[in-house]
Amino acid sequence: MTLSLSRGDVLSKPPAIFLMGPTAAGKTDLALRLFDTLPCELISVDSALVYKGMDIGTAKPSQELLAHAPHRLIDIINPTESYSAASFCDDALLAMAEITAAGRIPLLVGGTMLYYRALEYGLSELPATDPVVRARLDAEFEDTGLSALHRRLMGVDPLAAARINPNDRQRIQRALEVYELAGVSMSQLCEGERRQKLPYALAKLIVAPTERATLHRRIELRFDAMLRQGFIEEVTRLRELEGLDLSMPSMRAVGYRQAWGYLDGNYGYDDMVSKGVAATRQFAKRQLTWLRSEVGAVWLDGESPTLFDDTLKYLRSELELSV
RNA sequence: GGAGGGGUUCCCGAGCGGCCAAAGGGGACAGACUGUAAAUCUGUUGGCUCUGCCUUCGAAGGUUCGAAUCCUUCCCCCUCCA
Repeated sequence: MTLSLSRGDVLSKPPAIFLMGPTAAGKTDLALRLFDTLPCELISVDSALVYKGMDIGTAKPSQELLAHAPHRLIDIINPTESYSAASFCDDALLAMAEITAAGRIPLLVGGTMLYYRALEYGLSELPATDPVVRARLDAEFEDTGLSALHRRLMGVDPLAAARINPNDRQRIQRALEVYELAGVSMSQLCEGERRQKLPYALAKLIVAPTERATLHRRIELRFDAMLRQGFIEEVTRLRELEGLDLSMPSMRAVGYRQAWGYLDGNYGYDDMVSKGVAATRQFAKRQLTWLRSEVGAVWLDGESPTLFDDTLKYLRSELELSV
């Protein structure tokens, strides 16, 4: 049995749909068709679609499509700003509550699996990131090196130090940051229950091609299409933004990073294309690693001609919709 | 036609008589993941009856106890001279 809901859940909690899948699998198309058929409203679950002005390289739905089928949590910040799983949880919960209050079903669609995970199971009460502390830790890294940072973490949070790989600078710095801001170790803060249990009856859908080769082909075709649509021009424009550089989360997005390196003259056009496509494939593979551990999700073949009908049939029975 | 340089495991590329199934990088595959997550990190990557055996370094011969490494011939590729 793969049913993700019991009758009791449906009766006691409002419904919500998660539409997950790796990049280029066809999530957006399916979401738009569901939007036209079911009484639902869309919420984007995507760490790159939040940025204004990053349209082509993120495969953001067009303005026309967004006008027809509005997505929440798209174009909400500038590429010079940053977002987080925690901000997403806050924003998504609020949006879901509004949608539910209006008598409609939240349909969450996107490929950022950490965001889904955080939303469904909650996050521990940890201090938010602090740019000042982060800058100081960066300086400390430049100064003393990574192994020194890891040794220091061993002193303040031995559990985290044992769990985090000594080469994983990002996580080592985050653990130190948490300790410095909270005065208590991250491991200690993570001990208890997580913050929330999502108060929704979930129907979880995963759209992915059965064959990996199919996904690879789609990724390549889509990257070429982005280039034809003016992706390089888009990145050229972004490079003119005051304060935007390669170290910001927005410019570490797949494709953007490679295009930036090309525009810097670090490698040629063909290299940029193959690097961009490879980075996208690797990203998709990491998404699939998350997806394989999803519990209670139904896998759908994105290439199947009956995808839409199958999905609708499943949702109707799961959510007991009469539409 | 002449003078050089080169063909190495999926790709690039090191090796230049034994310590070589062959460094390193890329790619691929698998995994981890608590406020950067389109991020960050880890492992595997010729085959098998797997503490060993078999096949692999352009091809075929040869030298040697032993060859990716030395010799001969042949086949391709590149640069320069003609």
